[in-house]
Amino acid sequence: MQEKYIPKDIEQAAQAHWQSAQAFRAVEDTARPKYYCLSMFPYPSGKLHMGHVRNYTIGDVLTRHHKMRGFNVLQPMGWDAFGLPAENAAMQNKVPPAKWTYDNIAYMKKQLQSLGFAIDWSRELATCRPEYYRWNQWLFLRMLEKGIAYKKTQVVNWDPVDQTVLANEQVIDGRGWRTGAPVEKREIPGYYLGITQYADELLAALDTLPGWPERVKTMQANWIGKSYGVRFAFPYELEGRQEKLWVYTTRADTIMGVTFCAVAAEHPLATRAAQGNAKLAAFIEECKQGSVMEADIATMEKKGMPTGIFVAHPLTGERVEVWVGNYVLMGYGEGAVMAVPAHDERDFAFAKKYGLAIEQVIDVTGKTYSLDAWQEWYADKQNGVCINSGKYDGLDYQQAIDAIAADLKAKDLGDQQVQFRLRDWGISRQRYWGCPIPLIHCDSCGTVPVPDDQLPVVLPEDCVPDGSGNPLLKRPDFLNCVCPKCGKPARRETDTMDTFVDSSWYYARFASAGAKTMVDSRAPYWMPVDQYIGGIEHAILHLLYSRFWTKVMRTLGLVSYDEPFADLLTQGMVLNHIFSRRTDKGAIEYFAPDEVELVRDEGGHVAGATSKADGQPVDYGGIGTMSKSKRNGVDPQALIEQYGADTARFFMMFASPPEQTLEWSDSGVEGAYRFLKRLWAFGVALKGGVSPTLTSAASGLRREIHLLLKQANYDLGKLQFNTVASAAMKMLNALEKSPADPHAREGLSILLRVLSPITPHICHALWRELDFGDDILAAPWPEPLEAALVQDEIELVLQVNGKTRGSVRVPAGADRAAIEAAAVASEAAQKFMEGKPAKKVVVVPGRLVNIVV
RNA sequence: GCCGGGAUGGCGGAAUCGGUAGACGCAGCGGACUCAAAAUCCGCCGCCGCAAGGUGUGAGGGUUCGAGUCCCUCUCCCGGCACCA
Repeated sequence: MQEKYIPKDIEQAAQAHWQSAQAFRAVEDTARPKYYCLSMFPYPSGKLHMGHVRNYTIGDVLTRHHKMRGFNVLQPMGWDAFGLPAENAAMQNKVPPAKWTYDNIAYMKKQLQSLGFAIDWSRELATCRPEYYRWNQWLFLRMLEKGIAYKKTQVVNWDPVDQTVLANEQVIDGRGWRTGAPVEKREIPGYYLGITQYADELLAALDTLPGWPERVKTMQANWIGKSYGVRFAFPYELEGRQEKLWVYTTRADTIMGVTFCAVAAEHPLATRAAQGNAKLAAFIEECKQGSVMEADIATMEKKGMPTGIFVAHPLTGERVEVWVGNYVLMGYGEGAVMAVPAHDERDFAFAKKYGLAIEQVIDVTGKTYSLDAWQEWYADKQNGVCINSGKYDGLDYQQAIDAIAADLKAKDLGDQQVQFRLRDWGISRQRYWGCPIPLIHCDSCGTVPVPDDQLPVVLPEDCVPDGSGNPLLKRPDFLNCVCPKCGKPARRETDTMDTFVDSSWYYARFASAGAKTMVDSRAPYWMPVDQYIGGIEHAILHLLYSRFWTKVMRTLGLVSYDEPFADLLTQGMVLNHIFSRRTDKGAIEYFAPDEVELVRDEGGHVAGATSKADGQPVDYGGIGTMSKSKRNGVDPQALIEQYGADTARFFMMFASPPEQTLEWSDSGVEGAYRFLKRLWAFGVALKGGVSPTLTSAASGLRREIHLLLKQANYDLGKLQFNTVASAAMKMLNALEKSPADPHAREGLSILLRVLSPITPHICHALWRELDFGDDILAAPWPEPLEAALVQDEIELVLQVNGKTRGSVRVPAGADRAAIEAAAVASEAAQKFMEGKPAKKVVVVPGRLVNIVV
């Protein structure tokens, strides 16, 4: 046995063992309970970052723990391989995106393997491979047949110089990122998926996911944004035509208080009114300019201008003026609102500013209005009844809405309607490196779907985009084809699919890897994913799209489950310290944490930092996410080379609970390494034989180890891995104190098994070196023995008037009276009772006794 | 503004059902080994106090024999959504 802990040797040997034993290959076996553990697959950007290491270590701990518990475990890995970064890299390096992507995959796969993850590599997939994306295309065609996929025009960012469509992140300050040319808005046709058809189910089914974090569920619920209201119209006559101004409201009970209407600047009525009204046209332009993205939009002043157009109140027929308001959004509802200043805060502010009428129509406990300032109760719908509302007087919120909606319906001017914030999902991208949309354009037949037997439509992998337009347009071999309907020459669709499509069903493909259909009979065995792990940044889009995709597959009869992910863990980000300095020219210069020296005061508190290069002070910028620009990233590869994978894994698990952010600490990594060195040294010592004279046999070691084991098992159930790591450290501390205890070997065997999911390599090596067995993965997970936990005498905390004053030892079987007597008689109790009699004695069995005087 | 989550030593973080607050680790201090350094090992380590003791989990109040944990009010921080009609 090697005297010194040499991680590199140990880790290579362990990994070779797992490889030759095919230890992580998952085979369907209905006789055993299954556990499908999945971490979000990475985008192959070049190399792993710390966020990946954390994500996959969490998944691996769960995987190995369940394996040792006897579950049939699947932990696969793949690559989210289509996307824009590959095209950017291609332009820079003049290399096809495919080559860049495949090279990155090869390198990152090696990195993952060097971390010793228990991955079934036989199920590896990359979304850019035709055998994967053909099923994107196949399912898209099924959606087209079902009316779930459809075509409509969409507005895109157009770079007039490069003649190309830009993604939102490629537009910087309204200009193309490459050309600097002002970006134009263009309307082009695109394909949409009808996620709104599933809006109700996507919302309701959130309640069937108890294993999801509350905040993810609220984020999705907000995103779906269901509201109940009434859609109705104000009729009007313009240029001799009868027309209707449609609005949506959740407060139809206040309809009798309408004093004006407001429309968005982009509303057709606003556009029409602006013709021949230069002032209004200028105002509309100003509204469109407004910084729609900024957060200060909330404090933006309410502004408006009358259009001069009047509409009729649908119930009273009164004339109501239409205004253009900068607080009305074209993208929500009808782009127009009824305004009830008395019962809506924004309408109130607007009406006050422009001197418009305010009419109270809801009464709350007889309060009366003042126009001085907005009061909360003006908008109270729970406790109000209608007043000044004619036949609706006295009705409460729901009664009024029902009555008013019925009257509107009778006049054919509206009805109750449920409204969602959620929009259909536009999936067309005018990009090269993505899954081709399987359609053919024929001059005589129009748009024709590619027949199933001609799938997949294969994307050529040798294109090098140059930034000017879609390179597929310059590829006659891709572009030219034959119309499947009439056989005449036709042209292939060059748009590709949003990459969120690729990641919406990969988990199901892992469960039927290599199948000749989209999914096969193995999928029902593994699905749904038991534990999904990934970053909170995917809380809405990826997770919502995956849930939608699952429901579509179920509608098509491909799967029978409703939800793809039973439990979800969102791991926290990895943070590090930021150091910077302002240069003479005023620019900010960042320093990597290993380039600065911390300056401490006498108490050890960090007082500042200096540059190692020039000794001059640098500014401490707090902690933030690891990023290239701030130079505070830590390269996992360097860490593995210096300390080994086990140290990296241990530190990641120990430093913080999985859901919380993790602060990087070089000395914390050192501490993890120190622990593993001590563990190895203890293994060496125990193997060499320990002199029994060192310590007495009755050290209490066994009880201590089993207590810690109980704790560790409890924490594993809570996914609180930091305290599992801590329990392992405590076990080693105890073992080191009593190496000659007759139960030291048993203790070490427990420690190794508890620790092995976190640091599998060193535990694998020690397990074999100390002849516990051939493979620790095959060892049963340890359970605490009740027999090891019992004790003859127990120590109870002694309190007097609720304050801790010491402790009393009593026999384990002592009854209440005996405990009370022992407690009152104790020296500490007598001292603090000051001769007064005990008024009451509280005994908490096994824990404490409290004497009240 | 609304929704969700937080606030515990110099730092990361423990504390399962309301029962010894600060486990474990980092940093720091003292010591051993060494010519010396690194590594390693031993001890100390919330705050005030020589000590006895007091005090202490964002602030204030409450329930309780007993509150970091439960209830009420407030402050601040993080995340999400947001002129959503």
